[in-house]
Amino acid sequence: MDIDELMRRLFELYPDGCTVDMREPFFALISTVMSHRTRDDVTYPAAEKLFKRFSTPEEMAEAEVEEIETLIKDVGFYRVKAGRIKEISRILLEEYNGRVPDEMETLLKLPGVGRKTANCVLAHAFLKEDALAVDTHVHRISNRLGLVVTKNPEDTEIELKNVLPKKYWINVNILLVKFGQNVCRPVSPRCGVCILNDMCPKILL
DNA sequence: AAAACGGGGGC
DNA sequence: GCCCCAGTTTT
Repeated sequence: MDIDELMRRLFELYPDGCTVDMREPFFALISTVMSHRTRDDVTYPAAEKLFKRFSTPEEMAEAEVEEIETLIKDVGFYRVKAGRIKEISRILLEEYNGRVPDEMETLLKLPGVGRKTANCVLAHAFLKEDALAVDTHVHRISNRLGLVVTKNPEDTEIELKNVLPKKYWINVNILLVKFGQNVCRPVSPRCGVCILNDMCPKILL
């Protein structure tokens, strides 16, 4: 498997990154919490609308939770997420001087933040080179391509780090989310329009 | 280990 | 109208 060629094709297919500014830690954290079990084309507009109204932990912590709910009502689990967003903002203010922590162990203490979300923040906002965010898309596609043979995203994170050059870790998540949504879908993958057929051991056509 | 959270979008 | 979705928490 030529990993460099694989990634080159994905970069060529999806040259644009995320419309939310993931280099801003607070935006990266909140938008990633919003993205749980929700498509990115639904998540991004809602996140942009939310950040236009409340753009800092201070503003978000003082906001009425009902207004946060209204702003993000298009995403799934929006009531739970609105509560988490407000609580996360309060904790950032009270515990971390209004800053987003840049350590896995600390991020995991925040409500609604698991390993995948923490890795997204570490990779995209803090440019941590040892962070690789593995969601269901990365897990599924890495297995279909034969890059790894794993049962769960946790094992995929470990195994994929042994196979994928470090320089790709920061981007592979966003690329495979788009690819997984448009082509290598969970059910009925569109192998007929896939540009990776010659590399894939699981062509369904 | 499995259920629960949930509105939007594709078909 | 039915099925699935950038996970995490709770049972």
